[in-house]
Amino acid sequence: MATIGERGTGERGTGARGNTRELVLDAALASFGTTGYDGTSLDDLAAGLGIRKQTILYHFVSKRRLLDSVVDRCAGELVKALERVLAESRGDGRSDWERVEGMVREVFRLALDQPVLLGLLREVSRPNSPGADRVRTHLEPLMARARRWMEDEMAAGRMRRTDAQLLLLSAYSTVVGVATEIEVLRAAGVGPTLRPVAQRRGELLRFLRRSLDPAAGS
Amino acid sequence: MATIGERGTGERGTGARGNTRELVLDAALASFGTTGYDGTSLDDLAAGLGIRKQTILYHFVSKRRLLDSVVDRCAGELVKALERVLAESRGDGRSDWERVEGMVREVFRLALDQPVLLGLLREVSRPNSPGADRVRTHLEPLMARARRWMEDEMAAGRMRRTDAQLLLLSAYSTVVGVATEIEVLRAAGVGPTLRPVAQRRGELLRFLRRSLDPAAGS
DNA sequence: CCTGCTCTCTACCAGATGGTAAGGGAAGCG
DNA sequence: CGCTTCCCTTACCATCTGGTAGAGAGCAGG
Repeated sequence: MATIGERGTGERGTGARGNTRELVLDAALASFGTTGYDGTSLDDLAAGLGIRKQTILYHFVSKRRLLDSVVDRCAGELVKALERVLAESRGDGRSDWERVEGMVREVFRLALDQPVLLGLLREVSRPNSPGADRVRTHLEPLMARARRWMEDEMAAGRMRRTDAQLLLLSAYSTVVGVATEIEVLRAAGVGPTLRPVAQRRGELLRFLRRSLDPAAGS
Repeated sequence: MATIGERGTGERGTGARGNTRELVLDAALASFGTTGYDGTSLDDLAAGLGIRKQTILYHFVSKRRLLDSVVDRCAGELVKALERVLAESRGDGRSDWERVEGMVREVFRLALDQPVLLGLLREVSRPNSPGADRVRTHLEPLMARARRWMEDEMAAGRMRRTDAQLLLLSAYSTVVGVATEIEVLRAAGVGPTLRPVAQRRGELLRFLRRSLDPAAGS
């Protein structure tokens, strides 16, 4: 457990000046993702970091805003990663389908790198969850953009016709579903979970290909 | 909102003698499934039913045991439903595969009939969730039985060889995944969700068939 | 009538929770 | 040096939490 400064040495004030915020965000992400929002207490969170709850509140004002900040940071990372993949494959001679595949692979790579992200996503996509709105405002522009792009490609005949909205949501919930799958497997004592996750990825890619790639059979 | 007895009429004591327990279980199932265990307060739960928290505690002793009771009832229903399907198809000239398909369909039917069940399942299959143990003790015999049966059938050559444990867990997490999918779709304002759920069912059945049915191609 | 059982209530509590108020040490700056 | 700003602290609080204690209403049986 990473702590800030050294407790009990009489040292005070400046601990690890400047990165307390980030450390709190890390710990909060982990706690929200595993114990849930309601199950996370600011006191425990602070204790785990060797600081006081009021320090957290100093940086984030309220528990609710802390959750928002965590969501913001994660969404930011996601968007940045996707932008990167998109930029790398742009202009390149790749087909639409190959670019879609690249994005899917990137998302799965991110999820496997940082399983806590999936935990948060799962927690936050619960009905009535605080932060659900926040996630939506982050994801909506992404979704809208993808939908517009797909619809353009369909109109141009480079992509098979289908319901873009439903397809995107289906892909999204597949990813969220991976979160539960990992937890189920770990609960059953099976792990590491690379193979089943790769299988889900394969299913999703096949499904997308069937729906989108005009060169794919049926 | 169903209330017990009539509040404020001076009436007291016997309200709807005998079924308070069941009403509390219903409300608790809904609340645990949507708001989560930590997010559910006994006071709110009681208020929603027009009774006092102490009445709930009289019947269930503690919040924790209330959750256990909810889980017990749901698991009981599930087991009963599966037993029924199994009994109906026994002796009948059905192949193994057809019986498996019947069970899958029954589970999906149950889940669509009572979406709250999925909510609970989702809540309770979270790591560190109280009640996770309870679910496991209910599901483990079912799983073990299915695994033994599958292994017998495989040995007899009536079923394609595969990892029974992993296959069962995969099927299980697909069902849990449906819970998240429904929530995601509702959050996005899409609904009713019959079509995507049916699609997941189709995917699961295809996957199972590919893995199990010796008469299926590849 | 009395007794005992079942069920629900009022009254109360200790502990945890998120949040407010205010102070103090360190560093930058004039 | 004094002043301000940043960061983190101690002290405190109102509220909500799950849970305990005990009383009272209704009913059944002797």
